[in-house]
Amino acid sequence: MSGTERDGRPVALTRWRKALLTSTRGQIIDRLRSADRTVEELATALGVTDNAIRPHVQQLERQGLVLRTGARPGARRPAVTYKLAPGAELLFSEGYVPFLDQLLDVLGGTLGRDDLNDVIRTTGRRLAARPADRDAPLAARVQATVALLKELGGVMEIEKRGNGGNGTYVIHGSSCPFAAIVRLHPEVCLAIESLVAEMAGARAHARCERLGDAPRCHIEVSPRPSRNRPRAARPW
DNA sequence: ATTGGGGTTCATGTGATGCG
DNA sequence: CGCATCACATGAACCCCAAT
Repeated sequence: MSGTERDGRPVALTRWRKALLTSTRGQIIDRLRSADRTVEELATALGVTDNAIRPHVQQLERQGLVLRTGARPGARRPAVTYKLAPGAELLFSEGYVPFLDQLLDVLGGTLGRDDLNDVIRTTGRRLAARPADRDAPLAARVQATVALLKELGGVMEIEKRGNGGNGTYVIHGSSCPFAAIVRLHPEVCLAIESLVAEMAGARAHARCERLGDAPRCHIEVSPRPSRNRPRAARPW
């Protein structure tokens, strides 16, 4: 392993997380992980005034990282309590990538490469939670697919090739939603490919560039000629 | 040296709540 | 109901630090 990454996770991301958590805002988030707290309690815990806490809590609330949970009875007016929003816990998770890395290793050793690839394809199809309307134009289905990929964290653009209704599309991903694990397990690209095929109701062929830190993918999407499920052979 | 941004404190005002 | 107290919001000013 190079000095630029650890467990498939770029060191820059770990540094970014460390910077976040050592800032006042990060410390507020950290305190809210263990229990609901009022502004006053947070101020005491961090050794600052309540007014220093409030702008941060408000910003975190606007960003959806923190939620109001209720009011704690005080001597007079009850104090609002805050808690960490459910999704915010993901900011602290260091475990998903190493876990998935080991899981794929174990599955590969147990099932063999072909069966593992089948599992990955099935997983990709299941991620296509709501397949596009098959009567809709391919362009609309590709748009819906890209919207889902963006929801998963990808940065995607669509390029149209060819003219008329039989044209093909290429989805260019400058940031893969599964980048951290793709660098360790290239076969995960099959999940993206299957997701796109299922979601768009079309034929999909993914080509992944794994040069440098950020994998880029190019997924060619073309009209499906028959009801046969696309299943391209892969060298891995 | 200057500049800009982030973070904090202080002062002040508003609204909610409990008590007499 | 009026007052006192407390939580909260807002704006101005200051400090620190990194970038230029």
